[in-house]
Amino acid sequence: MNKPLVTHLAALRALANPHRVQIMDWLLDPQSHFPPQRDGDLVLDGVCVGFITDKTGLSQPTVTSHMKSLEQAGLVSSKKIKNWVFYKANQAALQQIATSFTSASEAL
Amino acid sequence: MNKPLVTHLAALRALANPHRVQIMDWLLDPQSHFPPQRDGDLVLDGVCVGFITDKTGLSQPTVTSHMKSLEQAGLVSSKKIKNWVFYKANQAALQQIATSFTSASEAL
DNA sequence: TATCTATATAGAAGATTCACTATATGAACA
DNA sequence: TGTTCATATAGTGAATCTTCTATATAGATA
Repeated sequence: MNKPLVTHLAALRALANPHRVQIMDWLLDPQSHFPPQRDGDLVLDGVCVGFITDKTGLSQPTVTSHMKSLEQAGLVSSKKIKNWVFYKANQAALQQIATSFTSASEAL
Repeated sequence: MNKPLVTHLAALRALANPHRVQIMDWLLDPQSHFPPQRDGDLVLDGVCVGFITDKTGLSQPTVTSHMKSLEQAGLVSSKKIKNWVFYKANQAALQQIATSFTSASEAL
């Protein structure tokens, strides 16, 4: 149904920040970017806030805030296990964005 | 090659604004959104700043500023004819973004 | 030449974003 | 029960963004 780019404004805004878009890239291939986790699988469950905090060098509250932005935009989902919150990329959302950019690039 | 999303940060930032992303959608199908032009073809040359200004309801300097953002991000190109500046969507740039989102959506 | 037209530039006010520190919450465990 | 660990919330200051008005520039035209 060829959705216009403006449909994805919330996601575009979430990705318009160097830390957040970098985090998305990391979450898309977590095994290459994070150490193994004990209480949750990197791929199946996602990556915990602490690991992302370490890798960005930002403070923990700042990372929590960025992750909420990404989640509200539908780009990631979260799962709470014990004390941890694991974040995982939402590939369906990325696919919808991809579709819109593809049809945009094919416009006559 | 499979470029990460962070590669497109400049474009994502340019599109992270409701007016700019709306303008992009309009420029992708100019004939559906703008009246015919006398001194430049809507499709071949692009759309002049004045038409975009009218359609957004923003002031002319604000639109000029938005168009410069889009151009610096590589999302549009401009052509000056007489007194007008015509802006046209850069579909090659959109295609590269589409490719990155597609491979992101296919990450394992 | 003088004027008109389309766009660009300058400058400033208000809103939003981004990051921090300090602190709270809530679950697990000694 | 009390402590520890991981994350959330509150609050704040600095930077950036968005928009405006006023004005400048440059090309076309009378």
